[in-house]
Amino acid sequence: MTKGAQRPKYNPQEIEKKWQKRWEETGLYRTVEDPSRPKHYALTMLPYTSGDLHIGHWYAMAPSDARARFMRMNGYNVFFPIGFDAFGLPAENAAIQHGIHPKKWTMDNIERMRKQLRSMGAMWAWDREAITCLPGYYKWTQWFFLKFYEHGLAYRAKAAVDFCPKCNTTLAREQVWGEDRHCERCGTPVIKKELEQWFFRITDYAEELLEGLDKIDWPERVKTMQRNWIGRSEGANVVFRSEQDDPIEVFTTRPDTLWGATFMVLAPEHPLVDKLTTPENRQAVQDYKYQAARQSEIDRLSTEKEKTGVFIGAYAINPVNGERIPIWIADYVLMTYGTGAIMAVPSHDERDFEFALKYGLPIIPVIDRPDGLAKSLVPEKHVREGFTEALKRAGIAFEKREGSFYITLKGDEQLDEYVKLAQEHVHPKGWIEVAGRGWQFIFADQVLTLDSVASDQAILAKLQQAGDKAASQARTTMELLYGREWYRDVLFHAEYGTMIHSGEFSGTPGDKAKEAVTKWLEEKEIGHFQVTYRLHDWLISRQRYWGAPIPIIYCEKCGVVPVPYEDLPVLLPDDAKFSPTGESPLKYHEGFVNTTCPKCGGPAKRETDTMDTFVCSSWYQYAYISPYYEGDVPFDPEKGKYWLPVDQYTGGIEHATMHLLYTRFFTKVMRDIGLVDFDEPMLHLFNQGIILGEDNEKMSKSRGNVVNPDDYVQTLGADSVRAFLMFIGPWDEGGSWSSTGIEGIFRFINRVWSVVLDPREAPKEKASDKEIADLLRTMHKTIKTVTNDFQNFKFNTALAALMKFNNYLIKAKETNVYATEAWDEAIRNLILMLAPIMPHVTEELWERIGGPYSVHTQSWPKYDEELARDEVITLVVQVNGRVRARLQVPADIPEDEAKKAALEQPNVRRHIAGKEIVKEIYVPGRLVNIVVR
RNA sequence: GCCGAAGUGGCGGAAUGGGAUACGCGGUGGUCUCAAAAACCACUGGAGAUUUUCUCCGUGUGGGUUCGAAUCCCACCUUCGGCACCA
Repeated sequence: MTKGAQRPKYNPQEIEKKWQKRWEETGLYRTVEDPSRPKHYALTMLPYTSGDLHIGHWYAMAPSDARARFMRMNGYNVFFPIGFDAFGLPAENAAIQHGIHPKKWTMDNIERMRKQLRSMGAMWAWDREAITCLPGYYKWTQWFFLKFYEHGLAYRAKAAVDFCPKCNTTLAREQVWGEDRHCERCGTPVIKKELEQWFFRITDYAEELLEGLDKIDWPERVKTMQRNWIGRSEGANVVFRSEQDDPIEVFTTRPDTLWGATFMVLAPEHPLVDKLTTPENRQAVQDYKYQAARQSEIDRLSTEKEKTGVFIGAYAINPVNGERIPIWIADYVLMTYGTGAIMAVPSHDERDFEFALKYGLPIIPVIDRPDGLAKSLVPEKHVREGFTEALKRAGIAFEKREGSFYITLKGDEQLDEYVKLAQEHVHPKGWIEVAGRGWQFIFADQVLTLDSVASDQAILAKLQQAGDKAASQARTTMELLYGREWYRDVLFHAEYGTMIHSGEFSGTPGDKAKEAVTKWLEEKEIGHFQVTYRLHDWLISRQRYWGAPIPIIYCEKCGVVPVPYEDLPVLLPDDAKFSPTGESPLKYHEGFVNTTCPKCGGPAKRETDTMDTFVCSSWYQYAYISPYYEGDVPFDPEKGKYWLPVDQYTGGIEHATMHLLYTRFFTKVMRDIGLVDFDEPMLHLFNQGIILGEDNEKMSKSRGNVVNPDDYVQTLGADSVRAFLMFIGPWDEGGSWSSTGIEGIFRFINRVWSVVLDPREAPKEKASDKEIADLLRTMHKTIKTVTNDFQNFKFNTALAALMKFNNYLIKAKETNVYATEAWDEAIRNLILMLAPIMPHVTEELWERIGGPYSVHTQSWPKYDEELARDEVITLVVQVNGRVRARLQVPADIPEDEAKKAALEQPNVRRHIAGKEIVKEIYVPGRLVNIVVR
């Protein structure tokens, strides 16, 4: 082994500082619009100004920087900007708790984060940095609000917020604590308060947001989440009427089940509730409404808890069959979805089924079971002699235990035959029932079918008459049947199937039913086709100081008046007084609130709500193009034409629905008002996983497993931190930190350092052609692997391949290939391929081997398939799929020779001795499998 | 409850129909040293044998397809993530 005493040691602290300074001085990462080169806009989600760059930021940013560098080396003019999401609640809390102005707190944090970001050595376009809380930025956020308002996409409506009555403050969801939902500051139980708030009409774009997903290369996971979030469903709106003739519109996805609607449920907040409630039910309804309002939407929607509801005393008429049905209120019906009222079809909706069983409401099946299954339970005394034989003759499956027949029927034919057979054999004092399908109660003198509310009661009465004890206790026929374990699995289903018990529609097959009924509803003018989305309009009002003020003025004479464009920005006053309760200081800031009406010049008041920070981050990728732009649109259109849209976006999966949906919405609106000419903001998306602590748990202060990247940057260097984060595992799967693992990376860098720089005496002999070819082959294979891996964000295997290559070079260095042309090329390529991952040490090594500045402006190495090809391969020989021999053969060995060589192996011969060869399988370049019997 | 992803050595992981465990960590032994650290070298899934070679077992569990399965199919178990009565 060569001694390297005279060569310099790898000193990351020194070289990282040196090169960061040099890069800055030479403007290596300055952005230039260069139409002669293809562009690549690489974007990583902007950080919130929390104050410290933690390892999670590094995990998100370092690999995306490496990818951006890779694209740059591949000939792209890469734009890789950075900025800060700077408005938000924590800054305001700092002001309240420590008396620091939110602006100072935020800007100090940014200063610290900039330093930490620089230590990463990323190729950020600092010249395009954008900070969302600066007037030059939020001026345009406000401009967007005005444009949305102008186009009818911003509107004001009442909406309930969590509110602390003692602090007189709106609370965010994370400020409401505990089961009893109390205020985080003072512990007072939180109430709901209705406030006038501003909304963006994102639902106008619901359909397009859904369809656009097919056009973008995003992870399927994210697309699925967005589809579910938008939640499109097709159905019909149907108008029921109360007995007092009030129209009550419901939305249903199952108009084909209308005949089975046996009650209605309104959301407790439904406007008709108070009007329809009868005096004797008033108190119960009031109590129920109060407790529903106290719950959070999450609690209300929890599937854990048992369904509750209250009858309001009123009835409605089912428009399709004239049935009189009771009206209930229940918290499982939400005012915010559909029409806030449903028709309940307990026979084919699981929640309605549960609700009806609990409250004894009738359940009438109206859709046939698609699986054709029916069941019958018959006590022996209910039938006459010969029943058993008749069943056997008909080939009907049954079990007999404890004096009863348990019969399972499959298909129409068996059902018909059984009904006939039952009529013949039913005892004069008994009956035979069929559930699941048919729904018949066969008595000696008559057959009753469960096909209407009236028949439900008639059946019960008749059964009581026949002396059935359970029937006298049951409120509905279904309840009675549900009491018998045997029937449980056939009583309910929610599938499409042939309509039954539905008047003229009975017999309509399941695949036509929905459409046929909807058409009929339209003809009869009692309903119409309707698409409903789960997606709500976007509530953007925040009763906070630290956000972009909503540019609206309220004038007593002129009403709601938008701030004229030329008056933007509406500045946040610097001299705000922060109350300990968290109440927005804007409301009490006379200088801010009082203004004059832009229309009439009279006295007027400003809107004191600010905008949701998601508004700021919905257009930041455009702001980066030309931050704090001073033209008459938010960004320089010329530069935008060159850079937009974003080619590669990276960030956490937690933004799958909110941010990523909002920014898509913004882009579509921007297109409609002529700012951009494309539909989707980000063409490709990659979600990194989560970095866990050394103990495989989520990092948290309470667990004490938080990793501070600055510590490692100081000791092992940024290059080691970057490389280790990329080496942990597949980027999208996350991984856990390891303090010994990163030392392994540091050792690797040292080995690269020494293989490149340690001097060695010139070899005594000339390298052979074979040695050279071997080196070149290994090099080209490595380039191929690493290139593909970088393309696919597989940094972990790229690094593994580079380590392997380096191990190879360490050995090769001791041979005669050292100092050959091929050797120099291999060393150059090793440095080039490592450059995106560890930008500092590669720049240093590049300089030391005499490469021109900078390594980061060099071209990515190209590989040659021809040179990468193996000449000799290991042929695996299997007998019955088990490896019995391996042999070295020329890569292009003909099939018959390969088989012949395989059969000559002693161990192979042993395993096939005395057996018959049935088959020989040959996979070129890989294996021979001899199948024997 | 529903949807999605995953389960491979002591650990992080590699291999997506053909050699299981690449690469790294950790461990063991060695070289160097007065010694230690660092560095370097070798070995490192388990069991067995007639031990320089070979056999068997082994990718969450059970079955299946195939000449051949970590990989494909079916059922189940576990973990993680997301969503939450959406009519």
